[in-house]
Amino acid sequence: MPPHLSDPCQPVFRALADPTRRAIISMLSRGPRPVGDIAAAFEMTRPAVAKHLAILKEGGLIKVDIKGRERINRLNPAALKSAADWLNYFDRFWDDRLEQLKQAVEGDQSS
Amino acid sequence: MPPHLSDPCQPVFRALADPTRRAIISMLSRGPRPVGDIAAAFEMTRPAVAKHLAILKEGGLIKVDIKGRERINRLNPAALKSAADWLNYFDRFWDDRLEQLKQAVEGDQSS
DNA sequence: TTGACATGAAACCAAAAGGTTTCTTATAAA
DNA sequence: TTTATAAGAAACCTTTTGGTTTCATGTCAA
Repeated sequence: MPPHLSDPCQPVFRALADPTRRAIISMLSRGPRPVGDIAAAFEMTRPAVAKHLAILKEGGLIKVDIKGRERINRLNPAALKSAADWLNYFDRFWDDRLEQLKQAVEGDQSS
Repeated sequence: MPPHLSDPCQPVFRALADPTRRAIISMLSRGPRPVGDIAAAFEMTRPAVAKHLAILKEGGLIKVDIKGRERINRLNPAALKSAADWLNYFDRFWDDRLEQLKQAVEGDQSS
């Protein structure tokens, strides 16, 4: 793959690609939780969930507070912004197209 | 909790996960192009690009206009909306948290 | 019709992804 | 101190992903 594409939001989009990870994001948006609690809510083992959490950490999407023997995983929603910005650029583009279409339909355009 | 089923934006997030596919989206936002033209802009073979286009089609992100022996790939930015909506929900959540923090810092509430 | 061109399709491959089990370590609690 | 609990880490397995090469098909142009 082209290595010249060093893309800052790549780790974020990568993290978002898996439905389990998006579900974890949803869950953590309702409050921080240790790994064991998260794993209990999914039909997979704790190490599997821990791997998903590691990928989410790589994207900066979660932060960890060590509290005794527990690792409390806390959502960092700000990290979603790079991906949201990327997408919203195209939403604006889409809106522009819509605006052009509207103007065309309303008639009297020059081209 | 774990029903990964009925996740309408999964094909979209899947398509967005690859940097080449995001670059293709960017390119097509500047105008529709046949597969060969797109492949010429990347350091990979045409069949590889065709596979990426297939995944983008699965997410509804591009549409194809058949024109003689050419397949003109056209961006459908509206399909990005489901992913953008998902992300923007958390941006709002992030804003809410920020608002709470601001209010807390400004002081004088009792809890 | 013949040939060139744009593309689809299939077979194949290496690496990454997503999962498991097993083992170790650190802390809490008895 | 002993035992139970929470989690990290390593080894391993299977499927998916991202790429290739090769070949077949349909269409434009001489």
